[in-house]
Amino acid sequence: MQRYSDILRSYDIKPSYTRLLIYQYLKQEKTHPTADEIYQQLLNEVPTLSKTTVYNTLHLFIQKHLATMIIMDENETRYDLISNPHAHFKCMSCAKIYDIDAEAPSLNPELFKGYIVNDAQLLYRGICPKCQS
Amino acid sequence: MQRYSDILRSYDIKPSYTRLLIYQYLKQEKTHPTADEIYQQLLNEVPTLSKTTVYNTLHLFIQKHLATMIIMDENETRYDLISNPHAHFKCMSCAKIYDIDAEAPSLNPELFKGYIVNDAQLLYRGICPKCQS
DNA sequence: TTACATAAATGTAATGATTACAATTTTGAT
DNA sequence: ATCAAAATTGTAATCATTACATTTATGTAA
Ligand SMILES: [Mn+2]
Ligand SMILES: [Mn+2]
Ligand SMILES: [Zn+2]
Ligand SMILES: [Zn+2]
Repeated sequence: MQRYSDILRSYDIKPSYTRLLIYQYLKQEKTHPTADEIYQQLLNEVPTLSKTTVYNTLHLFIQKHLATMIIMDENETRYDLISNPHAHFKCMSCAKIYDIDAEAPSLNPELFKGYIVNDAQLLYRGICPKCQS
Repeated sequence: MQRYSDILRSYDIKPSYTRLLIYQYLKQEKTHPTADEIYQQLLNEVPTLSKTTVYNTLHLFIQKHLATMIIMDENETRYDLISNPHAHFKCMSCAKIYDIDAEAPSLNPELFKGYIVNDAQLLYRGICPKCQS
């Protein structure tokens, strides 16, 4: 937990209790949760938690480049800590999102001539192994 | 227009007037419009048009694999006709979405062992050439 | 400790894109 | 002209997210 505080501080985020909990949740459960899933889970530990706080914290994490949004479906924004570049696979059957060890193709300077690229996302959809049988 | 009818029919879509208009709009303006943008534009030609019809039609196009959704931001679903695979670049300044002639990396059978992949999307964000000066 | 300014968290109401659904209109065959 | 099916429409509901005002916690100076 002390280590988590230091990580938050290194991103210029004051490590309040709620922020530590949300960071810890994203770090340990690698499930790309929605804001509501985070809220429902942490409600067990912090019964006074407000959903607005969850949103505020996630937006702060994003602004400080600690987290990122994964938007694969309407009205289902998911959140992921920023780490080494990886792709996402969403199973259309169980709705789970898997990490895939693939990277967006290195930017061909010809194609991106004149563009400034800040972010790249690589998304796949289909059926996961567990949902086949 | 006759040609457009035939295209719709080849996708098992009865070419009603509204459907032709929406198809034509997607085909000619290559702007990746939102449902509301389509609605507002076509309202000039069909004053009785209903937004529900726009949604119905877009969902039909998607179901028949004639169109696809591009979801790059919350509450801003955009639509694109399916054509040769290409990537999308969204300018964070002018919000325009550009087509980029890049393709999602061919699926490494090792990484996708056991997965069935139906769809791949490659998304970039940044600043477009016009918005730099 | 107390006072006070600032930051963090909360609760409630508003927003707005999308959907549900029932009603109406159009289409096309008989 | 009749009638069933398909297409379109209008309105209300849904629900994730945001706005905003209020309350609570934190930290520092007197
Ligand atoms: Mn991930
Ligand atoms: Mn496109
Ligand atoms: Zn699955
Ligand atoms: Zn631009």
